[in-house]
Amino acid sequence: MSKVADSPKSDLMEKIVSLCKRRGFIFPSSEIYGGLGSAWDYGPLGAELKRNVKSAWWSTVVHSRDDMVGLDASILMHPKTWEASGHVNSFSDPFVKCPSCQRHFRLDKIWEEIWTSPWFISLHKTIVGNKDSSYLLRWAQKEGKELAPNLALVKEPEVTFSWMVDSFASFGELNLDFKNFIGRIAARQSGVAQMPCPQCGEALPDEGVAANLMLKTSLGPVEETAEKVYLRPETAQGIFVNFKNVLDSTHRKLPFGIAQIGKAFRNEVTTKNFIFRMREFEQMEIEYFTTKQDAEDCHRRWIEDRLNWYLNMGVHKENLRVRPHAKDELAHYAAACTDIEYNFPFGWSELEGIANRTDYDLKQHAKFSGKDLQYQDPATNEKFYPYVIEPSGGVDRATLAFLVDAYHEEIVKDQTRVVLRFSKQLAPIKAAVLPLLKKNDGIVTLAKRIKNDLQKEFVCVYDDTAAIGKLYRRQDEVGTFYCVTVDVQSLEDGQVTVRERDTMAQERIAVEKLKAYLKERLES
RNA sequence: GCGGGCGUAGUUCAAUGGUAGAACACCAGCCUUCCAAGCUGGAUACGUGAGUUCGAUUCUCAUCGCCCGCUCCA
Repeated sequence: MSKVADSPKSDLMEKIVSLCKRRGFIFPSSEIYGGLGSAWDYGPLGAELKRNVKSAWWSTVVHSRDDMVGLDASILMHPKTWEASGHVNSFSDPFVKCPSCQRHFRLDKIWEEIWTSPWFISLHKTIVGNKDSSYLLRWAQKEGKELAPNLALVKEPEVTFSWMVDSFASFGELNLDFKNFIGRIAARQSGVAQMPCPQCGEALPDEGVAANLMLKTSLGPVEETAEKVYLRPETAQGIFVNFKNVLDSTHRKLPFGIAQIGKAFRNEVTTKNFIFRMREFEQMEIEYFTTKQDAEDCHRRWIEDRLNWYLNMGVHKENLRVRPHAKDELAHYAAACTDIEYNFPFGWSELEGIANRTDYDLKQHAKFSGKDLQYQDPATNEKFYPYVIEPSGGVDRATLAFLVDAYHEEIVKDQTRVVLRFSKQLAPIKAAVLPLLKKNDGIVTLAKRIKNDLQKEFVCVYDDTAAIGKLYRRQDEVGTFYCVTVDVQSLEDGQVTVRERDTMAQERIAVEKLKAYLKERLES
């Protein structure tokens, strides 16, 4: 793979990426053509692992609860959905491209870019340095402006620039580039020029290119006449538009929730960290409908529930934390949001966000569709829009966290043993059947028979292509829970050796009791 | 998309303007048989495309991909 970064933990990530490729967990997408950025394929073991993640989630949030139902909405939705949800407007960031230096900037962040650019900081220092800082203070006072500790008017950059222009007029010894900048900014403020590029000062175009983060496609084979639709950027809207259908068909009373697992697509500016951020990814989402009064409590309960789920999946407690969002990082739809974060090798990052979406989405869809999407309380006949608590997790991120958390290296007899300590639920292979001698037809036949029998109950493999020690290590490396070894003795006494992954403890078990024995252990 | 770094076997790494090596892994045979044993043999790589050159894996350019940062978020 690629060269290492300087981050101290990055070699762990490299090891995991290598292991994933070598043992068939995760491959780069379309690798024979050089790969496709940000897309990864799950190999045979990865597919099993990911399935296990999803089914564990589904079983926890749907099957084990009385207040939840499942849903599987389509990826393609009516274009109006995304106007109603606010994604068409809020999910796009207008970019401008500097014609001179080719850099891209977000239109809404240009001032900030200028503000934090090295040239500005340097210019500011020069002016403040040349001028007595008390001059600035007096000026600020006179104008009724508040100064930040670095003597800049952080909240009102345009005002600071006015001051700079003023101030600049009184001593003309700054270097030419700075004059150029100041000139442009002054011109901009009097409305006769474009915004300057924060990097090079060249005039930027007035209009930004709307860089919408949704992926588009067209519905219908003839592109010109086809309808343009989006690939959903979140699965949530599939739930909201079906709110009434679910209500009518299942006669639910508040509070209740709808759960869904499915693919979503986002044209992220950057993708990185293996399967952590991809443009095509899978979400596990719940929209839990409750009253406005209950919303805050409900939010808390879900944070607790979701955290416990990750713990139940075997994730180490010290690698998980809960982090409430600051107001300014909230998505356009959320009143509050709390992240469950995992301590990835590349740092603490979000696994799942639990948001309070208020009644925003249902109201919006009611407005755009003209349909009444209110809930009617059967007792009071009161009609209202429920509040929504949304625990929304990434399947791929969870899978990655489970992989990272399971990864262990141990020294056994001076050799390094790599063990993926997946929980029983998540382990892609539950048991491997290994013949001690592959030249002995009796042993091989019995081993294959055992494998055929076991595979009716759980995912099993048979392997006879190496010496027993190596076979064990191979299974450890992919997290197989039990190894069943058939030897000469087995042919006589009908017993096999069962070896457990984590303890490496061995036990002799009669063949006819084997399935029940493993089943009991794996489900405990 | 921008800036920086990097692309050699399945993996981790070498070397080289003229035949690309190793270790581990893999396959076959012999031997061994409960924690990565041994011997013998084998298959497998210069991301892609152009250019410079008698000749490019090596130099140049483009492109694709990966990593780091900006950014974004499940």
